Amino acid sequence: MERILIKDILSDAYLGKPVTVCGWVRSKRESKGFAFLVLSDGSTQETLQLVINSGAPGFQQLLHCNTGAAILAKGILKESPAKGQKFEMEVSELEVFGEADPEKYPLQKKGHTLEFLREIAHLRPRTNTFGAVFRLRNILASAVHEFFQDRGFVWVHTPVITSSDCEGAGELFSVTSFDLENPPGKDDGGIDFSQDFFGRRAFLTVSGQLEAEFLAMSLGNVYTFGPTFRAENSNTTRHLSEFWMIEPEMAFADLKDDMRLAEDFFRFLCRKALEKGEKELSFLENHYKRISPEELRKLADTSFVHMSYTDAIKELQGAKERFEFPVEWGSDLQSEHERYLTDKVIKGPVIVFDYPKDIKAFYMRLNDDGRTVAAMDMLVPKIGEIIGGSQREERLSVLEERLRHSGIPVEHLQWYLDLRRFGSAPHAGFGLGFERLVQYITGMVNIRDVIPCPRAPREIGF
RNA sequence: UCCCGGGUAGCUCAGCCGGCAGAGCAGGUGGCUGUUAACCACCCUGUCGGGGGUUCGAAUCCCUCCCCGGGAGCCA
Repeated sequence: MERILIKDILSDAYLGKPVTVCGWVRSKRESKGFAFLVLSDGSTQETLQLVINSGAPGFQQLLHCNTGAAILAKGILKESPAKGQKFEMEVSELEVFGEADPEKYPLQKKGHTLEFLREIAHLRPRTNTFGAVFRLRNILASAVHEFFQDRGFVWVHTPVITSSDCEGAGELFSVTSFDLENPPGKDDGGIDFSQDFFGRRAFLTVSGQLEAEFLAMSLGNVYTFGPTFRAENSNTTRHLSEFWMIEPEMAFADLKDDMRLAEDFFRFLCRKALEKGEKELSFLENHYKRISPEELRKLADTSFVHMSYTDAIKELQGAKERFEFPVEWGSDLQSEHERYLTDKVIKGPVIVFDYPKDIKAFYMRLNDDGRTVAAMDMLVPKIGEIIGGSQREERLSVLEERLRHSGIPVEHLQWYLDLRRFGSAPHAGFGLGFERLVQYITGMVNIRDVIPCPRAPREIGF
Protein backbone atom coordinates (compact mmCIF):
# COMPACT_ATOMS: atom_id res chain seq x y z
CA MET A 1 0.00 0.00 0.00
CA GLU A 2 1.70 3.17 -1.14
CA ARG A 3 0.57 5.37 1.66
CA ILE A 4 2.27 8.45 3.02
CA LEU A 5 2.40 9.03 6.76
CA ILE A 6 0.68 12.12 8.05
CA LYS A 7 3.87 13.18 9.81
CA ASP A 8 5.58 13.27 6.41
CA ILE A 9 2.76 14.67 4.35
CA LEU A 10 2.45 17.93 6.24
CA SER A 11 5.18 19.69 4.31
CA ASP A 12 5.58 21.66 1.11
CA ALA A 13 7.13 18.64 -0.59
CA TYR A 14 3.74 17.15 -1.36
CA LEU A 15 1.89 20.38 -2.08
CA GLY A 16 -0.21 20.07 -5.24
CA LYS A 17 0.65 16.40 -5.68
CA PRO A 18 -1.57 13.33 -5.63
CA VAL A 19 -1.18 11.40 -2.39
CA THR A 20 -2.66 8.43 -0.56
CA VAL A 21 -3.15 8.39 3.20
CA CYS A 22 -4.55 5.83 5.61
CA GLY A 23 -5.81 6.32 9.10
CA TRP A 24 -8.69 6.50 11.53
CA VAL A 25 -11.43 9.10 11.38
CA ARG A 26 -11.42 11.43 14.36
CA SER A 27 -14.47 13.46 13.36
CA LYS A 28 -16.75 14.19 10.46
CA ARG A 29 -18.43 17.52 9.70
CA GLU A 30 -20.96 17.45 6.91
CA SER A 31 -22.60 20.23 4.99
CA LYS A 32 -24.87 19.98 1.99
CA GLY A 33 -22.30 20.08 -0.74
CA PHE A 34 -19.15 18.94 1.04
CA ALA A 35 -17.76 17.36 4.16
CA PHE A 36 -14.65 17.50 6.30
CA LEU A 37 -12.97 14.48 7.81
CA VAL A 38 -10.24 14.74 10.42
CA LEU A 39 -7.80 11.88 9.99
CA SER A 40 -5.16 10.55 12.35
CA ASP A 41 -2.71 7.74 11.62
CA GLY A 42 -0.66 7.65 14.81
CA SER A 43 2.53 8.81 13.15
CA THR A 44 2.30 12.27 14.65
CA GLN A 45 0.35 14.41 17.05
CA GLU A 46 -1.13 16.24 14.08
CA THR A 47 -4.17 15.33 12.05
CA LEU A 48 -4.91 15.78 8.39
CA GLN A 49 -8.08 17.51 7.26
CA LEU A 50 -9.77 15.84 4.31
CA VAL A 51 -12.23 17.78 2.18
CA ILE A 52 -14.73 15.83 0.11
CA ASN A 53 -16.98 17.61 -2.33
CA SER A 54 -20.34 16.09 -3.20
CA GLY A 55 -19.18 15.61 -6.77
CA ALA A 56 -16.19 13.46 -5.76
CA PRO A 57 -16.43 9.73 -6.54
CA GLY A 58 -15.84 8.84 -2.90
CA PHE A 59 -18.67 10.99 -1.56
CA GLN A 60 -21.08 8.09 -1.05
CA GLN A 61 -18.49 6.37 1.15
CA LEU A 62 -18.88 9.18 3.69
CA LEU A 63 -21.88 7.37 5.09
CA HIS A 64 -19.48 4.76 6.45
CA CYS A 65 -16.81 7.19 7.64
CA ASN A 66 -17.90 7.75 11.21
CA THR A 67 -15.59 8.51 14.09
CA GLY A 68 -13.25 5.54 14.51
CA ALA A 69 -13.54 4.14 11.00
CA ALA A 70 -10.33 3.02 9.27
CA ILE A 71 -10.07 4.48 5.79
CA LEU A 72 -7.83 5.11 2.81
CA ALA A 73 -8.09 8.40 0.95
CA LYS A 74 -6.60 9.47 -2.35
CA GLY A 75 -6.46 13.07 -3.42
CA ILE A 76 -4.40 16.19 -3.86
CA LEU A 77 -2.60 17.94 -1.02
CA LYS A 78 -3.47 21.64 -0.99
CA GLU A 79 -2.91 24.69 1.11
CA SER A 80 -5.90 25.17 3.34
CA PRO A 81 -7.86 28.37 2.69
CA ALA A 82 -9.22 28.39 6.23
CA LYS A 83 -7.55 28.93 9.58
CA GLY A 84 -6.59 26.01 11.79
CA GLN A 85 -4.34 24.04 9.51
CA LYS A 86 -1.77 24.79 6.85
CA PHE A 87 -2.54 21.83 4.61
CA GLU A 88 -5.57 19.80 3.71
CA MET A 89 -6.33 17.10 1.23
CA GLU A 90 -8.95 17.36 -1.47
CA VAL A 91 -10.23 13.83 -1.72
CA SER A 92 -11.18 12.08 -4.91
CA GLU A 93 -11.37 8.48 -3.72
CA LEU A 94 -12.35 7.04 -0.37
CA GLU A 95 -12.02 3.43 0.69
CA VAL A 96 -13.37 2.19 4.00
CA PHE A 97 -11.50 -0.73 5.58
CA GLY A 98 -13.51 -1.00 8.75
CA GLU A 99 -16.50 0.96 9.95
CA ALA A 100 -17.10 1.97 13.56
CA ASP A 101 -20.76 1.94 14.50
CA PRO A 102 -21.35 5.34 16.12
CA GLU A 103 -24.01 3.89 18.38
CA LYS A 104 -21.45 1.47 19.85
CA TYR A 105 -17.97 2.93 19.37
CA PRO A 106 -16.97 4.26 22.79
CA LEU A 107 -14.67 7.02 21.56
CA GLN A 108 -16.74 9.85 20.23
CA LYS A 109 -15.84 13.39 19.31
CA LYS A 110 -16.10 14.66 22.82
CA GLY A 111 -13.85 14.78 25.82
CA HIS A 112 -13.42 11.59 27.81
CA THR A 113 -11.95 11.25 31.26
CA LEU A 114 -8.71 9.35 31.76
CA GLU A 115 -10.58 7.02 34.12
CA PHE A 116 -13.05 6.07 31.42
CA LEU A 117 -10.29 5.61 28.85
CA ARG A 118 -8.53 3.27 31.25
CA GLU A 119 -11.50 0.92 30.86
CA ILE A 120 -10.94 0.79 27.11
CA ALA A 121 -7.18 0.43 27.10
CA HIS A 122 -7.29 -1.20 23.66
CA LEU A 123 -8.84 1.91 22.09
CA ARG A 124 -7.27 4.71 24.08
CA PRO A 125 -4.06 4.91 22.01
CA ARG A 126 -6.29 6.36 19.30
CA THR A 127 -6.82 9.49 21.36
CA ASN A 128 -4.63 12.58 21.21
CA THR A 129 -3.51 12.15 24.77
CA PHE A 130 -2.46 8.54 24.61
CA GLY A 131 -0.95 8.93 21.18
CA ALA A 132 1.25 11.64 22.67
CA VAL A 133 2.12 9.57 25.73
CA PHE A 134 3.05 6.44 23.83
CA ARG A 135 5.08 8.29 21.22
CA LEU A 136 6.97 10.04 24.04
CA ARG A 137 7.44 6.69 25.74
CA ASN A 138 9.11 5.44 22.58
CA ILE A 139 11.29 8.53 22.30
CA LEU A 140 12.45 8.03 25.87
CA ALA A 141 13.07 4.29 25.49
CA SER A 142 15.15 4.97 22.45
CA ALA A 143 17.01 7.75 24.26
CA VAL A 144 17.85 5.38 27.13
CA HIS A 145 19.75 3.15 24.72
CA GLU A 146 21.30 6.10 22.95
CA PHE A 147 22.64 7.50 26.21
CA PHE A 148 24.26 4.29 27.37
CA GLN A 149 25.41 3.06 23.99
CA ASP A 150 27.17 6.38 23.33
CA ARG A 151 29.03 5.92 26.60
CA GLY A 152 30.08 2.36 25.89
CA PHE A 153 27.71 0.67 28.32
CA VAL A 154 26.75 -2.88 27.40
CA TRP A 155 23.06 -3.72 27.42
CA VAL A 156 22.71 -6.93 29.40
CA HIS A 157 19.68 -9.14 29.74
CA THR A 158 19.06 -10.29 33.26
CA PRO A 159 16.55 -13.05 34.03
CA VAL A 160 12.85 -12.52 34.45
CA ILE A 161 12.52 -15.71 36.47
CA THR A 162 14.76 -15.80 39.50
CA SER A 163 15.33 -17.82 42.65
CA SER A 164 16.47 -14.96 44.83
CA ASP A 165 13.78 -13.92 47.23
CA CYS A 166 15.97 -11.92 49.52
CA GLU A 167 16.58 -8.54 47.99
CA GLY A 168 14.13 -6.84 50.24
CA ALA A 169 12.65 -4.99 47.30
CA GLY A 170 9.09 -5.95 47.99
CA GLU A 171 6.69 -8.85 47.63
CA LEU A 172 7.35 -11.35 44.86
CA PHE A 173 5.12 -13.16 42.42
CA SER A 174 5.67 -16.91 42.54
CA VAL A 175 6.42 -18.88 39.40
CA THR A 176 5.39 -22.51 39.41
CA SER A 177 4.28 -25.30 37.12
CA PHE A 178 2.34 -26.98 39.92
CA ASP A 179 -1.36 -27.61 39.65
CA LEU A 180 -2.31 -25.08 42.30
CA GLU A 181 -5.41 -27.08 43.22
CA ASN A 182 -3.24 -30.01 44.16
CA PRO A 183 0.46 -29.30 44.74
CA PRO A 184 2.73 -32.05 46.07
CA GLY A 185 2.86 -31.89 49.84
CA LYS A 186 5.54 -32.52 52.40
CA ASP A 187 5.15 -34.49 55.61
CA ASP A 188 4.91 -31.30 57.65
CA GLY A 189 1.98 -30.05 55.59
CA GLY A 190 3.94 -27.58 53.49
CA ILE A 191 4.40 -27.66 49.75
CA ASP A 192 7.29 -29.70 48.36
CA PHE A 193 8.97 -27.25 46.02
CA SER A 194 11.79 -29.70 45.28
CA GLN A 195 9.29 -31.30 42.90
CA ASP A 196 8.50 -28.02 41.20
CA PHE A 197 9.80 -27.09 37.75
CA PHE A 198 13.09 -25.59 38.90
CA GLY A 199 13.54 -27.89 41.88
CA ARG A 200 13.03 -25.02 44.29
CA ARG A 201 10.93 -21.90 44.67
CA ALA A 202 11.02 -19.44 41.81
CA PHE A 203 9.78 -15.88 41.40
CA LEU A 204 9.43 -13.07 38.93
CA THR A 205 12.33 -10.70 39.30
CA VAL A 206 12.04 -7.58 41.42
CA SER A 207 15.36 -6.24 40.18
CA GLY A 208 18.16 -7.20 37.85
CA GLN A 209 20.74 -5.51 39.99
CA LEU A 210 22.50 -8.49 41.53
CA GLU A 211 22.96 -10.07 38.12
CA ALA A 212 23.98 -6.74 36.61
CA GLU A 213 26.68 -6.55 39.25
CA PHE A 214 28.45 -9.68 38.05
CA LEU A 215 28.20 -8.48 34.48
CA ALA A 216 29.68 -5.12 35.48
CA MET A 217 32.48 -6.98 37.25
CA SER A 218 33.49 -8.44 33.94
CA LEU A 219 32.26 -6.14 31.18
CA GLY A 220 32.87 -2.87 33.02
CA ASN A 221 29.86 -0.68 32.43
CA VAL A 222 26.50 -2.32 31.80
CA TYR A 223 22.82 -1.54 31.98
CA THR A 224 19.58 -3.47 32.04
CA PHE A 225 16.29 -2.31 30.59
CA GLY A 226 13.51 -4.79 31.11
CA PRO A 227 10.33 -5.72 32.91
CA THR A 228 10.24 -5.95 36.67
CA PHE A 229 7.53 -7.30 38.96
CA ARG A 230 6.32 -6.41 42.41
CA ALA A 231 3.42 -8.14 44.12
CA GLU A 232 2.92 -5.34 46.63
CA ASN A 233 -0.70 -4.45 47.22
CA SER A 234 0.02 -0.86 46.27
CA ASN A 235 -2.92 1.22 45.17
CA THR A 236 -1.37 4.49 44.21
CA THR A 237 -0.83 6.70 41.20
CA ARG A 238 2.86 5.81 41.07
CA HIS A 239 3.03 2.03 41.46
CA LEU A 240 2.58 -0.78 38.97
CA SER A 241 2.85 -4.51 39.51
CA GLU A 242 4.68 -4.85 36.21
CA PHE A 243 6.96 -2.04 35.15
CA TRP A 244 10.11 -1.45 33.18
CA MET A 245 13.29 -0.63 34.99
CA ILE A 246 16.64 0.64 33.84
CA GLU A 247 19.59 -0.36 35.99
CA PRO A 248 23.07 0.78 35.03
CA GLU A 249 26.01 -0.71 36.93
CA MET A 250 29.58 0.61 36.72
CA ALA A 251 32.79 -1.08 37.76
CA PHE A 252 35.50 1.05 39.37
CA ALA A 253 32.99 3.71 40.31
CA ASP A 254 31.93 5.33 43.57
CA LEU A 255 28.82 7.16 44.70
CA LYS A 256 29.95 10.44 43.18
CA ASP A 257 30.28 8.78 39.78
CA ASP A 258 26.88 7.23 40.31
CA MET A 259 25.20 10.54 41.10
CA ARG A 260 26.86 12.19 38.16
CA LEU A 261 25.66 9.45 35.84
CA ALA A 262 22.11 9.65 37.20
CA GLU A 263 21.97 13.37 36.71
CA ASP A 264 23.50 13.31 33.24
CA PHE A 265 21.11 10.54 32.31
CA PHE A 266 18.00 12.32 33.53
CA ARG A 267 18.95 15.59 31.90
CA PHE A 268 19.77 13.82 28.64
CA LEU A 269 16.31 12.23 28.64
CA CYS A 270 14.65 15.60 29.21
CA ARG A 271 16.63 17.02 26.31
CA LYS A 272 15.68 14.18 23.97
CA ALA A 273 12.02 14.49 24.87
CA LEU A 274 12.19 18.16 23.93
CA GLU A 275 14.07 17.49 20.73
CA LYS A 276 11.91 14.70 19.40
CA GLY A 277 8.59 15.10 21.16
CA GLU A 278 7.95 18.80 20.95
CA LYS A 279 4.44 18.53 19.53
CA GLU A 280 3.49 15.85 22.02
CA LEU A 281 4.81 17.85 24.94
CA SER A 282 3.00 21.00 23.86
CA PHE A 283 -0.23 19.09 23.46
CA LEU A 284 0.01 17.63 26.95
CA GLU A 285 1.00 20.99 28.40
CA ASN A 286 -1.99 22.68 26.77
CA HIS A 287 -4.49 20.10 27.90
CA TYR A 288 -3.29 19.15 31.35
CA LYS A 289 -1.08 22.04 32.51
CA ARG A 290 1.17 19.73 34.48
CA ILE A 291 4.64 20.25 33.08
CA SER A 292 5.80 22.66 30.45
CA PRO A 293 8.50 22.36 27.81
CA GLU A 294 10.16 25.34 29.52
CA GLU A 295 10.39 23.40 32.76
CA LEU A 296 11.98 20.47 30.96
CA ARG A 297 14.35 22.83 29.22
CA LYS A 298 15.38 24.22 32.58
CA LEU A 299 15.93 20.71 33.94
CA ALA A 300 18.04 19.79 30.96
CA ASP A 301 20.17 22.91 31.35
CA THR A 302 20.84 23.24 35.07
CA SER A 303 22.72 21.12 37.58
CA PHE A 304 20.72 19.40 40.26
CA VAL A 305 21.07 20.16 43.92
CA HIS A 306 22.86 17.48 45.93
CA MET A 307 22.05 17.26 49.61
CA SER A 308 23.13 14.77 52.24
CA TYR A 309 20.43 12.97 54.16
CA THR A 310 21.67 14.64 57.33
CA ASP A 311 21.35 18.09 55.77
CA ALA A 312 17.92 17.18 54.44
CA ILE A 313 16.81 16.28 57.96
CA LYS A 314 18.14 19.61 59.25
CA GLU A 315 16.28 21.41 56.49
CA LEU A 316 13.04 19.62 57.37
CA GLN A 317 13.47 20.21 61.08
CA GLY A 318 13.90 23.91 60.41
CA ALA A 319 10.76 24.05 58.28
CA LYS A 320 7.73 26.02 59.34
CA GLU A 321 5.57 23.37 57.72
CA ARG A 322 3.81 20.99 60.07
CA PHE A 323 4.36 17.41 59.01
CA GLU A 324 2.14 14.48 59.80
CA PHE A 325 5.15 12.25 60.37
CA PRO A 326 7.95 13.29 62.71
CA VAL A 327 11.30 14.25 61.24
CA GLU A 328 14.20 12.62 63.00
CA TRP A 329 17.60 11.38 61.95
CA GLY A 330 17.38 7.65 61.29
CA SER A 331 13.89 7.38 59.89
CA ASP A 332 13.09 7.35 56.21
CA LEU A 333 11.82 10.43 54.41
CA GLN A 334 8.04 10.33 54.02
CA SER A 335 6.26 11.45 50.88
CA GLU A 336 5.37 14.75 52.52
CA HIS A 337 9.02 15.34 53.40
CA GLU A 338 10.22 14.57 49.90
CA ARG A 339 7.58 16.83 48.45
CA TYR A 340 8.59 19.63 50.79
CA LEU A 341 12.20 19.33 49.65
CA THR A 342 11.46 19.20 45.93
CA ASP A 343 8.47 21.53 45.71
CA LYS A 344 9.24 24.10 48.42
CA VAL A 345 12.96 24.13 49.23
CA ILE A 346 14.64 23.25 45.95
CA LYS A 347 11.76 23.81 43.52
CA GLY A 348 13.15 21.10 41.31
CA PRO A 349 14.86 17.71 41.42
CA VAL A 350 17.26 16.96 44.25
CA ILE A 351 19.65 14.12 44.91
CA VAL A 352 19.76 13.05 48.54
CA PHE A 353 22.72 10.89 49.54
CA ASP A 354 24.34 9.12 52.52
CA TYR A 355 21.30 7.61 54.17
CA PRO A 356 21.30 5.85 57.56
CA LYS A 357 22.35 2.26 57.04
CA ASP A 358 19.42 0.78 58.90
CA ILE A 359 16.81 2.02 56.42
CA LYS A 360 18.69 0.86 53.33
CA ALA A 361 19.48 -2.44 51.65
CA PHE A 362 22.28 -4.77 52.75
CA TYR A 363 24.34 -4.36 49.58
CA MET A 364 24.89 -0.63 49.95
CA ARG A 365 28.42 0.35 50.90
CA LEU A 366 28.99 1.28 54.51
CA ASN A 367 30.50 4.74 54.90
CA ASP A 368 33.47 5.45 57.17
CA ASP A 369 31.19 7.00 59.78
CA GLY A 370 29.81 3.50 60.38
CA ARG A 371 26.22 4.69 60.45
CA THR A 372 25.42 5.78 56.91
CA VAL A 373 25.66 4.04 53.55
CA ALA A 374 26.70 5.38 50.15
CA ALA A 375 23.15 5.51 48.85
CA MET A 376 21.40 8.15 46.84
CA ASP A 377 17.84 8.87 45.77
CA MET A 378 16.85 11.30 43.09
CA LEU A 379 13.61 13.01 44.01
CA VAL A 380 11.52 15.01 41.57
CA PRO A 381 8.54 17.29 42.20
CA LYS A 382 5.07 15.70 42.30
CA ILE A 383 6.30 12.11 41.93
CA GLY A 384 9.00 11.72 44.56
CA GLU A 385 11.63 9.05 44.18
CA ILE A 386 12.44 8.37 40.55
CA ILE A 387 15.94 6.97 40.92
CA GLY A 388 17.43 4.94 43.73
CA GLY A 389 21.06 3.91 43.68
CA SER A 390 24.18 3.23 45.66
CA GLN A 391 27.79 2.31 45.69
CA ARG A 392 27.84 -1.42 46.40
CA GLU A 393 29.62 -2.98 49.33
CA GLU A 394 32.71 -4.56 47.79
CA ARG A 395 34.39 -5.69 51.05
CA LEU A 396 33.55 -9.31 51.78
CA SER A 397 33.69 -9.14 55.56
CA VAL A 398 31.59 -5.98 55.75
CA LEU A 399 29.02 -7.42 53.37
CA GLU A 400 28.84 -10.66 55.34
CA GLU A 401 28.37 -8.70 58.53
CA ARG A 402 25.52 -6.69 57.02
CA LEU A 403 23.88 -9.84 55.68
CA ARG A 404 24.09 -11.44 59.11
CA HIS A 405 22.57 -8.33 60.64
CA SER A 406 19.70 -8.26 58.16
CA GLY A 407 18.89 -11.93 58.72
CA ILE A 408 18.98 -12.82 55.05
CA PRO A 409 19.99 -16.46 54.44
CA VAL A 410 23.20 -16.58 52.44
CA GLU A 411 23.16 -20.08 50.99
CA HIS A 412 21.78 -18.97 47.61
CA LEU A 413 23.88 -15.80 47.59
CA GLN A 414 27.29 -17.43 47.45
CA TRP A 415 27.74 -16.42 43.83
CA TYR A 416 27.12 -12.83 44.89
CA LEU A 417 29.72 -13.11 47.63
CA ASP A 418 32.14 -14.66 45.11
CA LEU A 419 32.28 -11.29 43.39
CA ARG A 420 33.88 -10.03 46.61
CA ARG A 421 36.13 -13.06 46.94
CA PHE A 422 37.63 -12.87 43.46
CA GLY A 423 38.77 -9.58 42.00
CA SER A 424 36.45 -7.39 43.97
CA ALA A 425 36.39 -3.71 43.09
CA PRO A 426 34.41 -0.61 43.92
CA HIS A 427 31.27 -0.42 41.82
CA ALA A 428 28.01 1.49 41.80
CA GLY A 429 24.70 1.70 40.03
CA PHE A 430 21.11 2.80 40.25
CA GLY A 431 17.60 1.90 39.20
CA LEU A 432 15.22 4.15 37.34
CA GLY A 433 11.55 3.28 37.05
CA PHE A 434 10.84 3.86 33.40
CA GLU A 435 7.14 4.57 33.86
CA ARG A 436 7.91 7.14 36.54
CA LEU A 437 10.18 8.85 34.07
CA VAL A 438 7.49 8.82 31.39
CA GLN A 439 5.00 9.99 33.99
CA TYR A 440 7.21 12.88 35.01
CA ILE A 441 7.99 14.02 31.49
CA THR A 442 4.46 13.67 30.14
CA GLY A 443 2.90 15.08 33.30
CA MET A 444 0.39 12.26 33.49
CA VAL A 445 -0.99 12.07 37.01
CA ASN A 446 -1.59 8.32 37.11
CA ILE A 447 1.21 5.90 36.23
CA ARG A 448 -1.41 3.56 34.73
CA ASP A 449 -1.78 6.05 31.93
CA VAL A 450 1.80 5.81 30.66
CA ILE A 451 1.91 2.07 29.90
CA PRO A 452 -0.37 0.44 27.32
CA CYS A 453 -1.55 -2.43 29.53
CA PRO A 454 -1.19 -1.49 33.18
CA ARG A 455 -0.78 -4.25 35.74
CA ALA A 456 -1.88 -3.41 39.24
CA PRO A 457 -3.95 -5.07 41.97
CA ARG A 458 -7.18 -6.29 40.30
CA GLU A 459 -6.10 -4.78 37.00
CA ILE A 460 -5.15 -7.21 34.23
CA GLY A 461 -7.98 -6.82 31.72
CA PHE A 462 -5.92 -5.99 28.66
C1' U B 1 -3.82 -2.91 53.57
C1' C B 2 -5.67 1.81 55.98
C1' C B 3 -8.28 6.78 55.58
C1' C B 4 -11.47 9.85 52.67
C1' G B 5 -14.75 10.64 48.24
C1' G B 6 -17.69 8.33 44.64
C1' G B 7 -20.99 4.48 41.58
C1' U B 8 -27.92 7.72 38.30
C1' A B 9 -28.67 7.57 30.03
C1' G B 10 -22.99 5.69 25.65
C1' C B 11 -19.85 9.83 28.43
C1' U B 12 -19.73 13.92 32.34
C1' C B 13 -22.77 15.00 36.16
C1' A B 14 -27.43 17.23 38.92
C1' G B 15 -31.32 15.13 41.78
C1' C B 16 -30.11 12.70 48.00
C1' C B 17 -33.62 16.36 55.16
C1' G B 18 -38.45 9.91 51.23
C1' G B 19 -43.56 11.42 46.95
C1' C B 20 -44.02 10.92 38.48
C1' A B 21 -35.77 10.00 37.04
C1' G B 22 -33.25 15.20 34.77
C1' A B 23 -29.39 18.36 32.07
C1' G B 24 -25.12 18.96 28.93
C1' C B 25 -22.28 16.25 25.58
C1' A B 26 -22.33 11.94 22.26
C1' G B 27 -25.79 9.40 18.86
C1' G B 28 -30.16 9.64 15.07
C1' U B 29 -33.17 12.60 11.39
C1' G B 30 -33.61 17.11 8.63
C1' G B 31 -31.35 21.97 7.24
C1' C B 32 -26.91 24.78 5.88
C1' U B 33 -21.27 26.16 -0.01
C1' G B 34 -15.23 26.44 4.35
C1' U B 35 -16.01 23.62 8.87
C1' U B 36 -12.25 23.20 13.27
C1' A B 37 -14.99 18.91 19.80
C1' A B 38 -19.10 23.46 13.42
C1' C B 39 -23.95 25.62 13.74
C1' C B 40 -29.77 25.52 13.85
C1' A B 41 -34.30 22.45 14.65
C1' C B 42 -36.47 18.02 16.20
C1' C B 43 -35.91 12.88 18.23
C1' C B 44 -33.98 8.63 21.01
C1' U B 45 -31.63 7.01 25.57
C1' G B 46 -32.25 4.15 32.40
C1' U B 47 -31.09 -3.11 36.31
C1' C B 48 -30.33 4.89 39.84
C1' G B 49 -23.43 -0.79 41.21
C1' G B 50 -25.42 -5.95 43.61
C1' G B 51 -28.09 -7.99 47.78
C1' G B 52 -30.87 -7.22 52.20
C1' G B 53 -33.69 -3.96 55.55
C1' U B 54 -36.97 0.39 57.33
C1' U B 55 -41.47 2.61 55.09
C1' C B 56 -48.03 3.24 52.42
C1' G B 57 -43.93 4.69 49.26
C1' A B 58 -36.52 4.43 48.61
C1' A B 59 -32.00 7.01 43.47
C1' U B 60 -32.72 9.47 48.39
C1' C B 61 -32.54 6.54 55.11
C1' C B 62 -29.90 1.91 57.45
C1' C B 63 -26.79 -2.70 56.88
C1' U B 64 -23.66 -5.48 53.73
C1' C B 65 -20.77 -6.83 49.56
C1' C B 66 -18.46 -5.38 44.91
C1' C B 67 -16.10 -1.78 41.92
C1' C B 68 -13.74 3.06 40.82
C1' G B 69 -10.96 7.60 42.16
C1' G B 70 -7.72 10.47 45.55
C1' G B 71 -4.40 10.27 49.77
C1' A B 72 -1.15 7.18 53.08
C1' G B 73 2.10 2.96 53.70
C1' C B 74 5.58 -0.18 50.68
C1' C B 75 8.83 1.36 46.59
C1' A B 76 11.10 2.51 41.22
